Amino acid sequence: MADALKRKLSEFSSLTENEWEQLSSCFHHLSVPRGSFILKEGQICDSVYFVNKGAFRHYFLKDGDEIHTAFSFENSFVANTRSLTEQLPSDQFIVAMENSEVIRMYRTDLFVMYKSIPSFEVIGRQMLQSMIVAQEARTALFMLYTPEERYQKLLSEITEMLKRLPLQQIASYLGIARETLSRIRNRLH
Amino acid sequence: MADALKRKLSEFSSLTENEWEQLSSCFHHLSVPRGSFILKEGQICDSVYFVNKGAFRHYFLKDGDEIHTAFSFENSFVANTRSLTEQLPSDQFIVAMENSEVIRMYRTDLFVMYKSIPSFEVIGRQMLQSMIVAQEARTALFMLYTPEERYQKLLSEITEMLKRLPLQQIASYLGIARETLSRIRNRLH
DNA sequence: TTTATTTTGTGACTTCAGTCAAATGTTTTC
DNA sequence: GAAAACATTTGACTGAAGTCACAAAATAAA
Repeated sequence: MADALKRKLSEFSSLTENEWEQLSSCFHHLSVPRGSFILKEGQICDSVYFVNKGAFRHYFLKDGDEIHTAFSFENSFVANTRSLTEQLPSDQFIVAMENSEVIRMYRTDLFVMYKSIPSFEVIGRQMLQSMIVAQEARTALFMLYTPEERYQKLLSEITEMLKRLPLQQIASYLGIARETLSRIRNRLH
Repeated sequence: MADALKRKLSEFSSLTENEWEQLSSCFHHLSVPRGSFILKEGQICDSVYFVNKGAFRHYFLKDGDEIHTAFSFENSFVANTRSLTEQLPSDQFIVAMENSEVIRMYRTDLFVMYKSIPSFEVIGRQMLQSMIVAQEARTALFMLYTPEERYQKLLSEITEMLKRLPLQQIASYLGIARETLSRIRNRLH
């Protein structure tokens, strides 16, 4: 049922069968139809989700435009870190791009589990570490590279993602105008 | 001796006197003269530092130029997350901008302490959470704002920092040419 | 102080990406 | 299928920031 999640967690650190039992008692399986929101601007994020199937996009609205900050596909976690951990209203939206299946864990349960399962806290800490590394890399992308270089980096790293996303969303994720991305694509024939 | 650090940690979560004793047995007080490196490109980061006095700048070299990614002043922690946690060669330099006093904790001790002091792992996790939030905000700065807007944001947030830093370093931190920052400053008279 | 070195400011020019507008192409929906 | 809605491409134009070169100012060193 939650095999993929179990596999994912064990990439970070191992859990005993017992610990896993305890943990999975907090899981809620959920269908999220295309177009429905897991989180909206202004709401407070109260859960972490694991994507079993489908995809999500994270964006904020700036002058009516959707500026994408992340995309989450199968086998990844979905939440807004700032809203989740500081319990502040989210500045972003998270919406299902496809009909999706997720496993939900409430924030309150999450913290209870951290307390009662030490190796789960280790997993949590390691996941946070890798999130920092990823986010630093993303900042560096903007600091060091031109729009064209950013697109090429993205191309080389996550080809799958590009196939599932409309150009418009990729452009906003790279911080460039859609017209510009269209031209970049032409240049690289 | 390590009062400031104690205060800093207790902002996140409390430690008993006993736990604090145990923790502080891993501290190494260190003087770092202006210009000496805590970490160089290619080295593997093996410690976290707490800044008691002084300041550090983090940068990478791109085509011979120093591109600054962070500045660390009193009461903050210094490390390269990626190199520290994944034990990979650092892509950045960390150097003392002033004669500084730090408290060093070795990575190996850090992880031992995480294991033996659960509330210290809670502190560690919370610090990581706030690092993610900060880093996401920094990415958003580049995605959403023009160079001038970035400078104004920085102005409004960290005035102290700007006074201690040469324009050149601020410019590279904001991802703009130093000439441009000079002109921005003029525009805002 | 004078000299040397580094840092900051200015001017002239270029370039790359943004904007606006319109055309073409592609999906949805009925 | 046709029509509508949406996405992408293309062209013409604009503008903001980068680059280069050099002057001025500030700082450090002699």
